[in-house]
Amino acid sequence: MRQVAKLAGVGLKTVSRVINGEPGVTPATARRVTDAARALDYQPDVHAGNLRRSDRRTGTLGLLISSVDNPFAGAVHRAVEDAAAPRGVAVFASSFDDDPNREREAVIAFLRRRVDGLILTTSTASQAYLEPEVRRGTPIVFVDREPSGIDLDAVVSDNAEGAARATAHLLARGHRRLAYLGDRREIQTARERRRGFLEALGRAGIPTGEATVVEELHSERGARDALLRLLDSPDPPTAVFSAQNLITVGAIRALRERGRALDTALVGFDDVDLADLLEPGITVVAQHPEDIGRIAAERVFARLDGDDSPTRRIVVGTTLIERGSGEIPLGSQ
Amino acid sequence: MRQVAKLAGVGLKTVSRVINGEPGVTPATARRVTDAARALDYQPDVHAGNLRRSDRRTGTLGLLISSVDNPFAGAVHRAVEDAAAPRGVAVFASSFDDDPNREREAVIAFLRRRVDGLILTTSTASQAYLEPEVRRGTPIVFVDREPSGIDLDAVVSDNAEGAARATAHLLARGHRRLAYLGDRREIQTARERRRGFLEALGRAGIPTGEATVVEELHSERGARDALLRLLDSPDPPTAVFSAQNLITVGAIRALRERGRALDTALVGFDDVDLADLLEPGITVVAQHPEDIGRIAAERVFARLDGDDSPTRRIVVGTTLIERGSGEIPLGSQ
DNA sequence: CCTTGGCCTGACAACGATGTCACGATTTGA
DNA sequence: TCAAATCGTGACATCGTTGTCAGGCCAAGG
Repeated sequence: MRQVAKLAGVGLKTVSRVINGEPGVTPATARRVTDAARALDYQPDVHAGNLRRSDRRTGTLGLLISSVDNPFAGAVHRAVEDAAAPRGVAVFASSFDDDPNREREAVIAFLRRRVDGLILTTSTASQAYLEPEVRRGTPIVFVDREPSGIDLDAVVSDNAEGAARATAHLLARGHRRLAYLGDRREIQTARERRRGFLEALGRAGIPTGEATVVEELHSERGARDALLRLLDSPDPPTAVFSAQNLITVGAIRALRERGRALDTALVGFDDVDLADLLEPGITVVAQHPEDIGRIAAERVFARLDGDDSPTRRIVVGTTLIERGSGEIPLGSQ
Repeated sequence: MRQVAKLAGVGLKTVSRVINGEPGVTPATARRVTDAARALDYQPDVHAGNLRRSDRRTGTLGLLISSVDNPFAGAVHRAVEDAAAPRGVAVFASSFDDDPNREREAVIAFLRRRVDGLILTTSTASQAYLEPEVRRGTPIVFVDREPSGIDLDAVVSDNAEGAARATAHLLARGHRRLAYLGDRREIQTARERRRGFLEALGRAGIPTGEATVVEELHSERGARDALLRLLDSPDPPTAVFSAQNLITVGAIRALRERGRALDTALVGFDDVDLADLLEPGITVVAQHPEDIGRIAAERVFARLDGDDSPTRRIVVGTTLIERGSGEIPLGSQ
């Protein structure tokens, strides 16, 4: 900037004025400055500016998701980016693989970089550690999973309701021996989906004992192995509810391996790519990650713009997509 | 920081020393400082530090990919992140949907934030606009597509070779009437894949006229429509090479719709999720985005560490995965 | 012709940190 | 016991930018 000022033969402040489009500069002077800036390929340093500027905004957002390499998280990320880009806000995305320690490290890294706001998927038991940052005024919005130990905005899918709908869908086809394949219990959404499953059973008057609940699954492989064991048991399930993406894929593999894909009903939570091209098509409870990401970002920006209304828990509905696998009736075996 | 210094009853510099673990501070003093820092929930401002520090590193990387919501790009992103995280480097990812204007805007935004290095997928005709930044010493590595108009490091798949292999694979099953479904010609990889396809035909002594080349496809829908038209023509292809992810999926849909999935051979470029669970399984030339991302990030860090060897074009091989669709022989129709 | 009031412009301090250097206290060695 | 060396510490300038403010210039008005 000093070089630009010297080349244009003006003071530093005038360069600053021209760069930022502030009024009160003669067109001729402005012209000299822009020419000099172009000649030197000058790019202003936003960090130095932010340091001095009064609003102390860095124009960055921290986004914590399970992994950037994951369709659900990718869709959330894209939606956040699309909401942020028009405001000139850049997004730091961090994958933390649902590891509570990496969550805390990532959040600290975000804070040291003075992000203007945080959009977090959490896997810690309590997020009370964010308290000081909240007091400092940083907007924080949770996505996918609700916070605990602290009162903050959240944008989540209706997990229990979606799971209940999926379960009722299977029960309506006459199934009674259901299997629930779920993720690690420390994950809040996994607990919610399990609750929805059990409540649906309860409403149908089916004793919980008739259902098999397998939890702590977190890989395609693990899910496949778990379902293989169930299928090989003396009293295999006639319908399966797989409560997560990877688990659904693992379940499909297990059913295929035992040749049971056409006679065992399956509904998955969260949509899966190409699910409609499989035979049978996979019926799923689809979430709407684009909506979740967009709403979360809007919430952060609203808070930054001064919205200090009470924290809200925004629930995004799910959509049951019938593709065949979920409509297989009891008695096809 | 001033508050911490005051609370601990020490000078600013001593706080700085303790925070950065510099030697020469009495344990007792250090203790007072850390206590004060904890009591005030002090987090140092990395930007202010970087401003003064001699190496001028911000600990950030700019990553430009077609979209964060895209499996190939997501895998690259994850690999870059995994290479960057251990060094305390955070990644800005930008989606630009292959739009040259958004590419330039995103790069400028990265530069204003003083990223330490850039990893770019490009869709501009020439990247000469990066010249000034290169002179300034910022390491830039291209991924997926090679640069033109400027000499810089690049990490790419062996597009022509992979495409040729896929084509030869189809020819070996007796097919002669092949269709090539490709992306927009302004994309370098699309041109390379087309070249590989045509060269394989040439080597087999097949007149180019026998093949149908459809380009400028960039959506699943467009690919499907294009293949539907070919299938409905008087002389439909007996084998299809789809040169990109979405195009492959569109092609599968078209084949299904005309009931030709089991008698028309198909090989896709770039792997597709669940491809092995379809009937038939989809044979693909798989790329290795994790390797591409990792190598690109390592290259950037090597440059930052002072490696000034000549620029290199690193080619990551592809893998032909046979799953059924590509092994359908001529005469199944 | 001299004020007065706008309009441009630049000097200067400040943002939050770190590199440099000098100072006083302590330890070491003669 | 005293000089020299060592050690811990803080004052100060500085990084690149912007907010504040004062000053110079010119046109309008008395």
